[in-house]
Amino acid sequence: MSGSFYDDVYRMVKRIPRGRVTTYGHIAALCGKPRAARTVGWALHALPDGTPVPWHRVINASGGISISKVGIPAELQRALLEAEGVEFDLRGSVDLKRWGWTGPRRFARPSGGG
DNA sequence: CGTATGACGAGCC
DNA sequence: AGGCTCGCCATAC
Repeated sequence: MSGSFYDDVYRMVKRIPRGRVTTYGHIAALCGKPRAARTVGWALHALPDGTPVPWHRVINASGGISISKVGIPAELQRALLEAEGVEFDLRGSVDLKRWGWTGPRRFARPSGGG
């Protein structure tokens, strides 16, 4: 099932539905390593350009984008999310309470819908 | 095998 | 309520 932790991450990230986002720590936790949040980002960092992994649906626990430090323009990730219907805050952050994906087996979502 | 790196996370003041 | 520091884990060399 899991060749490497990276594969686990990719598998989980690919499970993120459209129009939703999640955090590195969450992906790590779903993989069994709630403390490997950094490694999750490190795994996504190893993704190529034409990757089938929706890496843009992964953000930090603060609802912000931290890719601007890797060379990737945060605008890109933001644009990709906005293209899916995700809304951003005036600070450029996403409300995990509204767009936060809890997991593949969680259908219960805080009302709100909007 | 050990050192260094890094798209994070939570705690402290 | 916000900024800074340490810890954590896996990968690469």
